Amino acid sequence: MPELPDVAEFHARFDACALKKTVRRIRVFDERILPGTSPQGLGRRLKDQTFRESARHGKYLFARTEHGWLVMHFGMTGDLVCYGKNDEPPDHTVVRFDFRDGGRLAYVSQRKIGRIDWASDKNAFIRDESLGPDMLDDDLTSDGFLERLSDRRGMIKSALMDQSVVAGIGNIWADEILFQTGIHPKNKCSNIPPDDLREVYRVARRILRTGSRANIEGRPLPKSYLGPHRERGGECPACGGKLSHVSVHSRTGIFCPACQKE
DNA sequence: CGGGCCTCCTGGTAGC
DNA sequence: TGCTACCAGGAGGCCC
Repeated sequence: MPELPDVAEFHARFDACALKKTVRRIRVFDERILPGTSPQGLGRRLKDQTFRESARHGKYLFARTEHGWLVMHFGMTGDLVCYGKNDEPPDHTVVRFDFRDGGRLAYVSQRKIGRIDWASDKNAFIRDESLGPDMLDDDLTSDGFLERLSDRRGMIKSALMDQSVVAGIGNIWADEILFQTGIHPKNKCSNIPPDDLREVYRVARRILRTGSRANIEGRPLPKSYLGPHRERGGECPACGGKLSHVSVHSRTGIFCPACQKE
């Protein structure tokens, strides 16, 4: 599930139920989610610590205590769920954070592809992981976006999904961005006119904001979006034609062959 | 560098 | 009903 708009939703949920709260203890139900640390190590770092600040960068969520940063990545099936100490824990809870006030936060991952880690410095972590700027970063300008795509020789969809180019876009939202800009996913970056790439920048930022807001407020996406029409046999919300599949970056993409010419 | 494929996992579902 | 193959909103590693 988790691309930028989903992680933005988790971010809001984290703030509502974990920010400014003090950890009483954590429970880890599957260590494979902690490749860089251990349940004991993470527990020691978090016990009796208060989450002072949170941040999202691309598909990563960060939370700071006095000692450093908790790092969460959600893979394909991750989720963050708030609940109370008397509530049933959600299925597939991998890590549980218990707070002093009785509240609980569950990091949920059905397929356990995803990770929780620890970093002494958020920006160093972003640098070490070679993450590009967040697609919604205030400092990312249209010129900056063009600059990052300028030396790309491959397909536009691959570039958008490459977290070292810009962070936050995955398969679903790359399809959405290309649909709304009328660009075929297999088009080469180098064949797309700069003005069209500026349009990609504008559209991407607009729809990622819209998607984030819709998720946070629990509203569906606009019906004019490709997203709600992804299911098999779906029809293009713009022209009513049949949507097609295309494999790029080893992922199944959806596009409208009439609206997005190669 | 870029593309394609495999891998880590688990579970839902289409198809027989 | 039961079984299997395949797929899935991520991403690193490997080969060509």
